[in-house]
Order: sequence, then structure tokens, then C-alpha cells
Amino acid sequence: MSSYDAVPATPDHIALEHRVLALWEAESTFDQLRTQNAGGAPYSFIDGPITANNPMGVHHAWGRSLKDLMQRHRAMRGHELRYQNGFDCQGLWVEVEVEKSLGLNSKQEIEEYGLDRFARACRDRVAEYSAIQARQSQRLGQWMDWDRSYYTMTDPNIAYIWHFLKVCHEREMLYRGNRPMVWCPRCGTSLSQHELIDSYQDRTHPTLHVRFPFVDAPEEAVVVWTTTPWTLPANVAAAVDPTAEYSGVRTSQGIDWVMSTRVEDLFGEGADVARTALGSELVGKAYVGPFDDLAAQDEVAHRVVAWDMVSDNEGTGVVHIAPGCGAEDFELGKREQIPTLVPVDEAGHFTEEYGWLSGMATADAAEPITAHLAKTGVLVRSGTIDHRFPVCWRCGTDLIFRVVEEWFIAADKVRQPMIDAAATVNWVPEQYGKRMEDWLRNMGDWCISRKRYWGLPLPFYRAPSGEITVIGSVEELRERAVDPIDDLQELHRPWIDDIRIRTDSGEIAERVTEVGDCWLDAGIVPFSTLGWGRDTYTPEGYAEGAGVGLTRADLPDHAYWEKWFPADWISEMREQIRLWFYSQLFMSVVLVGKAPYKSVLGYEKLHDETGRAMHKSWGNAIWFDDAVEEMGADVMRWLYALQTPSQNMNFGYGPANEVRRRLLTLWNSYSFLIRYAEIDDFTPTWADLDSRPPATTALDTWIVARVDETIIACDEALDAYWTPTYARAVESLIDDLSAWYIRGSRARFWRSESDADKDAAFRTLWYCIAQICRLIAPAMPFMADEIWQNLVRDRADDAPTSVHLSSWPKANTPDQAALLSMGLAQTAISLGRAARAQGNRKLRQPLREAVIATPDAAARAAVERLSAEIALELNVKNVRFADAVDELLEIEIIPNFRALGPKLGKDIPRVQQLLKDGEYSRSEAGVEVGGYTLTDDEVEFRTRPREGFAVADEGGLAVAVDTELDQELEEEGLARELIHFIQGERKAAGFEIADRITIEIAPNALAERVLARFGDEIASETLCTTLTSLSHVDGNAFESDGCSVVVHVALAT
RNA sequence: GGGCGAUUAGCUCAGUCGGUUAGAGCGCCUCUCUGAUAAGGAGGAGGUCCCUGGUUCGAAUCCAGGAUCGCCCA
Repeated sequence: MSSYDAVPATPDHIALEHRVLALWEAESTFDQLRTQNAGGAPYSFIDGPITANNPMGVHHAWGRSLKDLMQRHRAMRGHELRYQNGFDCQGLWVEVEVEKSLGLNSKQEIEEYGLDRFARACRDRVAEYSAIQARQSQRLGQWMDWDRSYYTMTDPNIAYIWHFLKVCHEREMLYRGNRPMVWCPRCGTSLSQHELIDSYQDRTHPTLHVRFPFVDAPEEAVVVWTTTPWTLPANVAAAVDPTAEYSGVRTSQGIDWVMSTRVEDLFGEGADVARTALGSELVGKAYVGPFDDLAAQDEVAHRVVAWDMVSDNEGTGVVHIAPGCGAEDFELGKREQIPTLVPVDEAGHFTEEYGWLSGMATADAAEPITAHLAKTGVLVRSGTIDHRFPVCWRCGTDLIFRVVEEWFIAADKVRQPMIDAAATVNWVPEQYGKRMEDWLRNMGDWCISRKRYWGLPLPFYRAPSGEITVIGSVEELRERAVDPIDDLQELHRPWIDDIRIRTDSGEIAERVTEVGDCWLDAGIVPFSTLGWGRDTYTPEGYAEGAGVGLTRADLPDHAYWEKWFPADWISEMREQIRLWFYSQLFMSVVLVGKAPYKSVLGYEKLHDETGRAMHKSWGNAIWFDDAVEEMGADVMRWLYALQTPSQNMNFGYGPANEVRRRLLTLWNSYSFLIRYAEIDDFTPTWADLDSRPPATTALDTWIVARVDETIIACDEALDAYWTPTYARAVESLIDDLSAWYIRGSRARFWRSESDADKDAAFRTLWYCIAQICRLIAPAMPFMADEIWQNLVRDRADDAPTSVHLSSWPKANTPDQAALLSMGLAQTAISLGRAARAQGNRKLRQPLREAVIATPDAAARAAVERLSAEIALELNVKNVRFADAVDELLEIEIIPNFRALGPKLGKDIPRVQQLLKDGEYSRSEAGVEVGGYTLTDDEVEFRTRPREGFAVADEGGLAVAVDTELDQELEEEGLARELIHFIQGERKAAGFEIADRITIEIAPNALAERVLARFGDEIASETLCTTLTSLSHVDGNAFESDGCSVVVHVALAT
């Protein structure tokens, strides 16, 4: 048997991980796993596509670690998995980055650059970053079938969406409508609700108070307040609350009407109120608009209208209404049948009808508009306001509202079915299900069009008559095409725009120019990647169109879809509730009437370690590449696993270091085993992992029970997709192994003679560490396999070559009695230590005895089994159980509330008091109190130490130590001190642990006595072959309690 | 305005089914071990479990109201 590799004192995570990556590569470990699991019960995970647009961040690494963790766990349990990664390829995300890199800054510049070149540049960017992200993910340890990733820009993906849209059209859910949209003037496109995520920023904007004089009484006017001066030229109405009281305030300009509750704020305390009126009395009044001289205003008759949404705590209580520039305004305008003026074009510039304003940008218009209003005498005052205002998530431009024509999918028909489908899903954390339901109840129609370039070409063809034809597949396009289609290289602009079609009524129709919302691209994935509805399975058939050369993903058939749909599990960050979780659910409910996933794990946001959001500009962002090469992937992954998903994560080098230090405990245990395994040439037994190792001590039995218990806890946690419980359970096992098992068993490994006991110790420790390797393998795949290679592979017959091929550990039923015993013994030991500390006796000093007292017979029996271990830990010669508990303790009986609550109910406080007062008697049956007989299960014994003993107690257990020393104990204590000192000398001299030494020693009289009695022990403990006593030695001196020596150590020859 | 969360030690966070002495890590203090050692172990200080009320024999936990913070929608 080959010898074990030496283990460094601390793991070099980075080097270790690169080594393991190379090993996996060389041995095709992942392929072996897939072969091994082929035909296993399917476990369907569907990956949410990552936008292939930038290098991945540490927040992506969080999600990817969780995905990989869960997949590895299921794989170890023998499931067959698909391992398909996904890249999101289209949409504004990509366009904006490409614009930046090409130095383009407007839609006009893109069109001048050429849509074909632009599309190629977008595709190339996706290719570049998908490769980078794949490489980064591999470094993280994520096992995916990287050659077969799906790309949402491929023709099959697009065609599947076409089909979906056609189904929507057939069900009359698809429509085109004028809608006020949130609009980015720079990007020249509207933003969906989805894209307003995190879009509010603190901004300072101008505010204006403006008079709208009445036509029939020009000295009177309503006064409005606005924070968007550029919308005033599109004003068509002023809204008042019909039920509120308004005041006409006398000012230098005449009578200004505002809501009465606003008078004081606006005009001060001494405002001169000429008269008051209900809002309803103002309704219908015609007024002179502020920009009536502009051509756009020619047809507009301004009037006061009633509106129930007028606020009374802001502004003037009279609201300026511009239906072309605001969502609420638009709704009100529709109701009141007043005109909708859209003052600006796609780029946010005033159109020609706006005279001197035309060509001006909205942001630049505030000042001239204010000046103009001042000149015409309607400006009451101007100021500024600091408020939260939505800006474009990509370019930071202030967003505006603009009424535009867009394409929508009506939501009402699917709202309830979606709510029902969502209710079948296991949402983790649970409240995310409520959030989804809330979102669904409130969802508006889905705006699916974008006036951009690089995206899903909407397959809507408009004929001159206005008739709309929706194309549902590439074949249909081919059949209807009136332009040459054979050269169509991919389903993207500009190429697709060249193809016109013939409609059913024989007209020639052109495609609308819009592209689709990128959430259509991602939402179709559970259909497009699984071959829904296809007759044939096409190997590597997915990569048509823009995906050629990027992936070898198959285009499967319907049988395959049946096997893998719906997903057992998906996982993304929480905001995906309104994004991918939503769009997938929408499309799935439309197409097949059910949810596309069974379980969903969501998680919150990743912040820096101080709890602040990470921002490039704040300098607190951590790059993935830096993190992984400094912390190590395992450490990162363990951090992610420990994190409560429903809580924001504080990520950084500080927390990483804490985790790294905790992982040292496992590493130290491993290194301890290797050290002695090497010395003893230990050969493990593979079968031990299933059948358990032999046990000779109570500690052996106990730690094996702890392993069993932990395996079960891990499975429960991972079945519930709750990784922190899993990670904590493993950490707790590692702690127990190190602090109790190894510390309590060390002597068994030091002994030079071999026997069954030593064999059991080795096999048990090996068993524990090997099982821990398997338990941590899903979360820390590198360290788990590194240890496995050295400790298991090629050491035991039949051992798999990788921990990842070793399957999940088998849980036997935990030995509950052993767990209980050890729990009590641990309590007894820590009490004994506390008692020693009270009695001022170092642990090194042997003491005569510890006395344990407990009134609970079962507890006593349980602890008694571990007397030897307790004696060892407490360094006492004897452990005795007090015959009469009151020797040490006063006893208090406490009701077992959990058991007695249902039985005694309101009598509990009375019984509790009687017990406390000692008003009870004990009998065979149990405790007689207040007319009840309480069995031992129904009460709990607690103890308090009697005065005058070095006693510590907790619950029903008390431990005392005898602190008296006689000469023998004193000398033994000194011998221990001496050993301790010599060990230090050994170490100072740089000797190896197994080196034999010689000692020359010059003792005083007391030391001579100690040597006489304990010389052999000292020699044996220090691996000394010859201990020579001399009158003078050149060496180091040691002195303790009158015992003094000079010692010289040397290597034995 | 509606919805979903959070609030526990100096800091970051666990806390299952309601059970009477609320835990961990880090930090701090005092020790200890020295054959796992840039570690390990023990002990200690540190808590109005956000507030008020309710249900209950019993509430960090359940209910109602409120406060503060975060997020989603309007």
C-alpha cells in the first residue's frame, strides 16, 4: 500500500482547487458521474439564463453555488440530471454594452452604423462573455454540460416564442395599444415594469407653481404645481377633488384658487381668502392654457375636471393634467375624452408643433419654459425639489412618460389560472409564494414590444389594410414569404425585415419593426430546450441561427419534454419573481395550463461585509476572479451555503476568513489522521462506510451515531432546499469530531502496540472523515475530493476514485442511547472543569476523584457508562457517583411543562409552587403532590450545590472534585509538569514527533523523588530511550513548586 | 394606500411544534493546553428577544395594534 501524502498545516485552497480541477479534467470525473447515473430517476433542474454580457459577479456565484450544491447532492443520490446551463443573449442589456464599446450614443447612430454590423457585434459580445462566464463557473467548481448550453438568441428559441405568440393571438390575448410608457429618451425605448427594478434615485428637479386663468374671469385662476415643466406645453386639463373645499386667495395677480387645506402652506398664515367653493363648483370651468400659442394646442379647450385622486398633502390641490405624459393623466384623459398630446419624439425632443420648443430635450426645457411663463405672467413661483425619481437602469437618464403604441398580451384571462398554478409550487422561502400571488393579482397586461434592434423579432405582419398576421413558425414564414428566404441567415433584424409575407386575404404584409421583451426569451426555455411538441429528436439541433458554433445543444422531442417537464427545482434571486419566475409561469400556463416548476428557491441580495450594496463606483465591489483566487471557491461556496436565503448576504474577505478558520478544524482532524495513519501504515476498509467501523469505546459508538444523525439532518435540509441547516449540521459534526472524539482518543493513536482498540480508533476516525468528505462534497467539492484522494482512493479496496463518484453516505439509525449518554457526559465534564477552576486546580494536576450526583436514575446510568472518559478528561483517578444526592446538593423538582401542561392545565402554577416549597412526597409511583401522582417523565430534577463544596451544577447534574492533594498526587503533578517541559524542549530542538531522544537531567532532591517514581513514565511519554541523571548538565532549567531540574535533550542514535 | 419581510448580546446572525436557565461565530476579559500549535480548550462579562395589548397553565415564538428599517406594487 502506498504511503499517504504529507498534509500541510493549513490548506492552500487556491493551489488545491487548481490541482483538483486538473484531476477532474484528466480523469473526466464529471463524465464518469453522468455515465454512472444514466438511467437513474430524473431530477430536473432548469437553469435560469445568465445574461452573457459581462464577467460574472460574486452575486452570480452565490446562485451558481446553490445550483451546483443541489445538483451534486441529487447526483450523489443517484439521480440522472441534465446539467444544461443557459445564456441570455438578447435585449437592451447587450445592446447598451455594445453601443458603449462601439462608441455609439443614440438609435440614430446605431442605424447609421448599420443594423447588420450591430447585430453581429451583439452576437459576438454574447459569444465572448458566455465563454468567459463558463470559464469562471468552472473555476467555481460548477459542473454543467458547458458544450451544450442553451442560448436564447438561437432560431429554435425564437421560433418557440413565435408559436407562443401565435397561441396568444388565437386566444385574442394579443393586442396593440396606446399606452403611457416609462420611456428612456436616450435609449429611445420604453421600459417594462420589470426594468424599473432599483431604478429610483435621489434627484433634484425644478418645481413650478403656475396660474391657469379662467376664460370668463381672467383675474381668477386655478394654481397648479408641477415637477416636470416639460409637460406643461402638453397640458389639456386641471383636476380638482370635487368633494374638497377650495379657497380663492386674493393676491397681487388676482384671485388664486387652491385647495383650502393648502392655503397656509402656499400663502402663509395671513392669506386673504376672498371666498371658498367646493371643488365640484370649479369643475367645467374653461381656462387659458400656459402654451396656447403653440400649434399643438390649437384644438384644445382647457377645462377643470373632477378627479378623486387629487392629493391634499402636496402641491396645490389642483393637478396639471397632460395625458400624453403620465399614466394617471392618460387614464383620466380617456375618461374625460380630452385630447392626448405627445410633445416629444423617441429621443425626448419636442416635435414641430411645439414651435420655439421643437428640437429641445425635455431635460433642457425647464429653464426656457420657466422664463416663458414668467414673461407671460402666469408663473407664481419656481423652486426645486429633492425626491426619488426613476432613471434608466442602464444609462442613468431620467425617465419620462410618453404615450406610445406598443404590443401587449392581455393578462386577465390567465390571471386566475396562473394564481392557481403558482399555488401548486413549493416556494422557498415560503413568503415568496405570497409575493408571487400578490404580483399576479396586480399584474397589468404584459408589454412585449421594444423599439430596438437586437432581440426577438416579433412575428407580427401588418398589411396595408391594417390586418395583422402572426407567424407561428419558421415553416409558416417560409410558406407565406414573398421575398427570397433561402438566404435568411438567422431570425434577427435587419435580415428578417427583408422578408414580406402574403396574408390570408392576399395582401403583402411587412413585419412590424419592434423586437420582443427579453423575458419572452427566458420564459420559453422550459419548452424550447426540452423539445416540447417536436416529432423528432435532433442531435445538436438547437444551435441554428445566431447560435451556430457556440453550442452543441440538442433539440429534443416531445417524449424528452415529458420526461423533464416540469422542473423539479429552479433557483434565482428574489427579483426573478416578477421576471423569470413570472414569464415562465405565464408562458407555461398559456401553453400547457400548469406551472413549469415544482420547487423554487429564491434568495436575497448580496451586499458587502458591512451590509452596503456593492457598487463599482463606491469601490466596494468584489470581482469574482479576485475572490475565487484569494478566498478559494470552497470557502466562497461554504459561505453561500451557510447564508440564510431570505436574508441579505454580507459578503467579503472578513467573513471568508472566519469561515476559512473554521474549516481548519476539519483540515486539522484530517492531518491528524494522516500523520498517524502514515506512522502505523493504516489500511482502511471500504465496507466500513456502509456497515460502520468496529467500536471498542463509548466514544466510538457515540461519534458514529453523530455521523448517522448528521447524514439524516443533511438530507432533510437539502430536501427542503435549505442549505444553512445543512451547513451548520456539518460544522457541528466537525466540531464534535475534533473537540471530543479526537481529543478524547488521542492516546489510542500514540500507542506503539497494535490491538483491536487502536484498529477501532483508526477505522472510526477514518470513517468519520470519509463520511464528512461525502457530506461536504456538494458544497466544497474541491477540499472534499482533495482529502478523498489521499485518505480513501487507493487506500481501501473498492474505493471510488473521486468522492463525487462515491454516492451519498448511507444513514443507519442513530444510536440514541449513545447520543444521550455522551450529551450528559459532556455536561459532566464541563461541570468538572468548572469545579476544578473553582478549586484552583490546573487540569495537569491529577486529582483523587470527581463525584457526580444526579437524582435521575436513568441519567445516572447513562453517565456511568462513560465514567472512564470522564475520568480521563477531568484528570482524576476515580469517578464516583454520590449515593445520597443531598451529600452535594439540594434538589428541586420542576414540573415537565410539556408533559404536564395538557394534564394539569390551570393547576400548573399551584403544583409548581408546592414542589418548590417541598410540599411533596416521593413514592414508588413517583412524586405525590397536591393530589396528583407525577411520574418520573413528568418531572425534572434540578440541583443546587450545597455550600462548601467545589461543585458545579446544571439541570439535574452536579459534579464535585476532591481538591485535596497528598504527596503522591503532588509528585505525579510534578511529573506531568516535567513531561510538559521536556515536550517543549523536544519541540524547541526541532525534533519530529516520532523521533526517539535521550535525556540528560540534573535534578534537585524533590525532582529526584519524582524521577524515581515516574522516570519510566516520563521516558515513555517523551519517547526517550535513555534517561540519564547527572549532577551537572548543560541545558535548560525548569522549576515548579520546589522541584527543579536542568535538562538536555538529544536525538537518540 | 395595498402587499411581503425584518427588528434577538458590542458586531454579524441562528432559534424547529409555544415548554419556564434564549444560543453560535467574531470581538472583549480571565485562565488553560502545548504530541492538531499562525491552532485548540475552559470560564466570564454582555439580553427590556422593538413597543403595547391579547390568547394560554406557559409567548422570542401565536393574534391584534403601533414604531422603525428593507423590499414589491399602486
